[in-house]
Amino acid sequence: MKKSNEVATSPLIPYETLLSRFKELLKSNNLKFTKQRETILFALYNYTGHFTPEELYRRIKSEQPGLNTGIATIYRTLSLLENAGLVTSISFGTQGKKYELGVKAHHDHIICTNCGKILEFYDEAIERRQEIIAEEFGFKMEDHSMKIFGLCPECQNDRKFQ
Amino acid sequence: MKKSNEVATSPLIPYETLLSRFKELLKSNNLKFTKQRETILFALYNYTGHFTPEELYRRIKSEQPGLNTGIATIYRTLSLLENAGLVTSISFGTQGKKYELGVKAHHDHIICTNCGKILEFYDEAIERRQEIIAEEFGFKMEDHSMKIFGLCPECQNDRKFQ
DNA sequence: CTTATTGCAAACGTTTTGCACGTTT
DNA sequence: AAACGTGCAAAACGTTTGCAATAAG
Repeated sequence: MKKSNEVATSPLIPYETLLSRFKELLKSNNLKFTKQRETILFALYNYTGHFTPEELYRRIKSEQPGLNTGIATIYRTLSLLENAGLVTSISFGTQGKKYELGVKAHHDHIICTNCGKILEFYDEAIERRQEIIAEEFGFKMEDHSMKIFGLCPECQNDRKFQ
Repeated sequence: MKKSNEVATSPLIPYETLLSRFKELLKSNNLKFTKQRETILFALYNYTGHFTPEELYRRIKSEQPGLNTGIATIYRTLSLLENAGLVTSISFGTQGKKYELGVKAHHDHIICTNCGKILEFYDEAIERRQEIIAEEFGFKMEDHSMKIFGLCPECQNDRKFQ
């Protein structure tokens, strides 16, 4: 049974659609379609859940040992995709960012402080309140981030938390 | 006139109270009360608003040139105080953290993406929804962070945004 | 043939750490 | 005297950048 505020798990668009969207994006910005960019797009399409640039880098390195892809290219491509709205990121302070394919509906995150698990939720009431608050302060709202931290059900059973 | 969800500006506890709370904290953890820790506590008590460790470091350097306080000590003391709940921080990704004296009531932040201004708000509806969401997921909620990003009223008048 | 892209390594800004020395208890 | 705290410099961390070589259009 689906919780009322749960985000459906990745009803992924076909890879072909994502790919041609990417190609259009590149073309319209006079950017080039390279083997590395294609590989990154494909790898991140097949990533379930959230990943760090480092994790994506290692995965590509092991899946495509032939294509020597540098981590700088991973970062550059993720920025590119994030600016284009094809991926989104959550920030973890000094510990860096995690990315995910960003074609899902907007959502916030609930994060386990023990195992690092990230779940997603969407709450209409919270969304609405944010807009109202921004308005009260005279702000033109551009973005928001909301994270709930806690112990997930599994981790509550860990010896160390009992 | 005060907005309904605005946090009152630092109804500060007397410094003496903060100081003795700090001393108790140290004593109960077998930690020592040093000139540096005292100086840091005092400087951060007198800081209005949010500051980076670097900013606090420079301020202490200029106000107490005699006491040669290293930035490592600033970081160590801020961690100590944050763990004890005497200061809180907001994270800005790779750009580090900002701290503030944490004896105020809980609140969230609305941040101008142009000038960096940080305002505070508290919204009962949002707080309540967060608890409900954590509960629905079976999480034991420990903390949460909510940031609204946008252009503040002043910055909306900047030429570059018109 | 022009322009963008790459990998590499070096640089970056923030934060943490190892260590010998100094201070607090 | 024991234990903790300090400044310093070096290391660590995730990320960005300059550059000469390479690949795409």
